[in-house]
Amino acid sequence: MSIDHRSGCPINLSLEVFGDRWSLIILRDMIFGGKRHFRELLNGSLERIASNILADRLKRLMELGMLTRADDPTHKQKAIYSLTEMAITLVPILAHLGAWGRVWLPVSEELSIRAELLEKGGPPMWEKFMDELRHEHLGTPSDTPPDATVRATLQAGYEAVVARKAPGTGCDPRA
Amino acid sequence: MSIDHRSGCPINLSLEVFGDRWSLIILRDMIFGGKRHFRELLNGSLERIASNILADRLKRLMELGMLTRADDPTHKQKAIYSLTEMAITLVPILAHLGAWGRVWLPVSEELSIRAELLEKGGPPMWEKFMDELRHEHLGTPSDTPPDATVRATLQAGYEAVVARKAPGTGCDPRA
DNA sequence: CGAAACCGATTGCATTTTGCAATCAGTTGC
DNA sequence: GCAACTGATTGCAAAATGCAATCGGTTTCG
Repeated sequence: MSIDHRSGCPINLSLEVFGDRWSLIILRDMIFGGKRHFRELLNGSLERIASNILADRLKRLMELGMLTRADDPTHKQKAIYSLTEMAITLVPILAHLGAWGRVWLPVSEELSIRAELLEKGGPPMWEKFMDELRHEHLGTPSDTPPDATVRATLQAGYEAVVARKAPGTGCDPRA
Repeated sequence: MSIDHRSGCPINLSLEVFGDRWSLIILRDMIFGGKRHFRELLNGSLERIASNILADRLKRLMELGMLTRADDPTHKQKAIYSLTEMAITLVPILAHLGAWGRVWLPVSEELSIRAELLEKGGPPMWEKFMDELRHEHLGTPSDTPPDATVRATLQAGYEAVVARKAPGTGCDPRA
């Protein structure tokens, strides 16, 4: 990478990294959905990414330093993708993006509850979430119990909305 | 517009709006560069957008409700593009995007000074800047003197860096 | 052992988007 | 009257995207 940039403007360079329709979707699913494997990303997202595009973007994001890839010890063919610090620090941007979209675009209620909680939590919650991601993806120590994580909080909020909208079904349509 | 969205996720919908290589560049030039006319946007940006792409994006951003177009009373052919509130509230996202790019990407010093100042100013500065944009583009009242605007502050910072890097030339290469 | 499911991709191909240069018709300033 | 400028438009090649089928290998389960 790092060839022929259009300009040295920070906003332009950021767009050159994830100014397309899929890169941030993949990172969103890894950050908020906890997805780590190719198949999880392929089948898990609502937007139905094609497998060749997913492969291309994973490769590209690795070249850009946003992801790393490691072998899964439990399965000789499985690969585990991890976020780098570079990708983890996108959390505030994703939080703002979600907050903006929630105001101006036709979001669905159950999918925007996470954005709402993350917006209300503000920078302290984002910091806590980034620490959790560092623990998950970079192996840094953490003292947060697994049931008090930000991701669990967001997930609980999501399930509460789903339960309220379709009471009694008890189903959990997360991917 | 507002047809066949990939999903109701706020982040996905935001990407459907400006998840391409040019839309945010145009908005950046309008917000930070004060560009209002087609030719200013065409010739002013460092990234050299093509005229057909610019025309397409302006049309698209109008359809999405991010821009409005008005006739310029001083020139029968001239059009003035204005930001809507929807676009003005992108300021925090652009600030974060600039801050992130400044940390992780090979930005040039003179082009990143604005991002640095905007980051250091924090949300209060962003609010002030959005108020100035509302005054400029929406005609709302404002009590900020023209020489104390956020844009003037950012521009002064930029010129200070340029002057320091090429002392004595006195040139002003802004577009 | 053997079939089925699953693993991360890859291939081929049609469609869409982009990038680039040339050009348009009308307006303005000199 | 003429050159410069206005917001675009057109034609065309190249690249990106979307989609379905498929690949060689691994694991699971009966």
